[in-house]
Amino acid sequence: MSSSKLLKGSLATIVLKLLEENEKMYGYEITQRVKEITAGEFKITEGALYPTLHKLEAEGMLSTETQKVDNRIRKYYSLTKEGNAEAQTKVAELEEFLLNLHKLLNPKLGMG
Amino acid sequence: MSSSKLLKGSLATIVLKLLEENEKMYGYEITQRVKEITAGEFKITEGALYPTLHKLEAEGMLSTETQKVDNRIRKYYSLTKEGNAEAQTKVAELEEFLLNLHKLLNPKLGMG
DNA sequence: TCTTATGCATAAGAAAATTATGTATACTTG
DNA sequence: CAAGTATACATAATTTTCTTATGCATAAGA
Repeated sequence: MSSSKLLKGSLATIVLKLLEENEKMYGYEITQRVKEITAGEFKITEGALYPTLHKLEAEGMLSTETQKVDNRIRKYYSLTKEGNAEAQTKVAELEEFLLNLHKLLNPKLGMG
Repeated sequence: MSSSKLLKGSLATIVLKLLEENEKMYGYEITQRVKEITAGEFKITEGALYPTLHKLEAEGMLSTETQKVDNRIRKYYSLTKEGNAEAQTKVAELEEFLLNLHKLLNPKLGMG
């Protein structure tokens, strides 16, 4: 995420969520999808993404499958059963975190 | 922030925002206020907070003033003029970031 | 031919936490 | 009265997670 080196720690959750929605994506595709959804504001760097994917795979959250398309290799990632559960958990955690952050940024509401 | 080592990078913004609301706070007070607002879910550690406060002070965003209360020293921080502007900027950036994160986590809305 | 796009990967360094200490005073509880 | 908890600051070692810089390789466009 290069946009402004803002929040760290959300990349793995973002990846898991995208794979929950799409059941099969390759690295480059993930970077483009995120860029697209955020109107160019999040730019996931390869230096951040690939280590994250490898780590999730090593933890058993993702399985891989390579395909050769147009003479270029694509490494597709999908959620394992465990990865699916992890996605649920991580997304829920992140959403709760966002809620709390919101409370901190908007103290008027709820305080009076 | 120890709750679940979630998002990093938001602590400085949280501090700036609190000081925007309160015009004068000391470190321990900040940790308690955050715990209070988030119902105990964010626990700001001293190891994260004090270096952040020192850095913001070194950057000219905060000014300090020490008081001795009950024989214990309190170091009060307030926003400088520059810090006030920085608070505006940082909070706006964080809110935009949260909006984008929300888009990633809730793809149904806005897509169709 | 040179740049941009597609596609993977790793290494060096920086940033920002966590965890573990350390100092000191005050209050509570057994 | 000793021990633990709360208040209040601070720093050092370590870990996590990025950014930035490389490297390789193919394809498309200027």
